[in-house]
Amino acid sequence: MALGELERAVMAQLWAAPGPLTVREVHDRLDRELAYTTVMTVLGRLAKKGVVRQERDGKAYRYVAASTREQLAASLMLDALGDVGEDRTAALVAFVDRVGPEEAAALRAALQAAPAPTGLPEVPQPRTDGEERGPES
Amino acid sequence: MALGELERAVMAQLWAAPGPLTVREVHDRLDRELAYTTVMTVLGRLAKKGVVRQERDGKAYRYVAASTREQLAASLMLDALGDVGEDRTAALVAFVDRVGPEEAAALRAALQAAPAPTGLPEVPQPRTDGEERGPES
DNA sequence: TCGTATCTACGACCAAGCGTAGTACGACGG
DNA sequence: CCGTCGTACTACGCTTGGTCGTAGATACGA
Repeated sequence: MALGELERAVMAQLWAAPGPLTVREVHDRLDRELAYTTVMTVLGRLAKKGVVRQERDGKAYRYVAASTREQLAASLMLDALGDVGEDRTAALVAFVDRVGPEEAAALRAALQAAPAPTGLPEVPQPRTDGEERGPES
Repeated sequence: MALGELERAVMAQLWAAPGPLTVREVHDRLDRELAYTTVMTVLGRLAKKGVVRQERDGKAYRYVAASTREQLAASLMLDALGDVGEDRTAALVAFVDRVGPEEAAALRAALQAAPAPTGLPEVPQPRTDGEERGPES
């Protein structure tokens, strides 16, 4: 269920905005010469796919992304992982082999927090550090 | 560059086979009632995409997967990772949050082998795996 | 009330990709 | 010479994504 080019551009605007946007707002923010209805159609399709939600606001709709950019990316990756083949672990090994050191570090950090390795009880790790979702280099 | 349903089925046969297959062999192994030419077309398209290679064998061609199943899955995952958004590390965190414990274990194991964490000198780690660094498309 | 601006709903068109297959044509073995 | 096998080329229907146009509802100012 990958997104098209325009769809991604629209999502980028929704993600960049602090709150729900109307069709007009999205249309204005996109730096393309598009018909108003084009943006509306795209937003409608995204809504049908479930990646955006539409909330009524008087006459108009306001559109908001249903999940964060990162969650969507993760879902897409899961899709890719499941699509080709049954040996997920082997695919993950190949994947790790390809990501850069920075990504590897991110994976390491993420793995430290969540799932308990074999047999160990789940220790509710209090996040003592200030790991902010900061901009990386 | 995701594969379609039939394309995936064909790839499954190529991956399952010990060596290159002819169109006829692929056609026979597929448990579908397909025209010979259908399989040929699909193989041709896969070749054009670069996911299979065709090697001449007298009059006929033999087809072989250009990369392993796992490598393809990894590539697709990388695509998904890059497609949506620039903050790759955050996306990876979200990804790790979603995979099961088994996958997490695989990731952990894979991370142990590969890239040296920040600042550490490069230790020529003995390659315990048999992974070939095959260049894909 | 009339005209205008805004929205949404719905349909349409085109290009590309995939599944499916038919036809044309060259090479080979009787 | 003829049928068989294999490739090349073409085609058609379907789905998806990009792009709009038009129609209907509604609100607002003259």
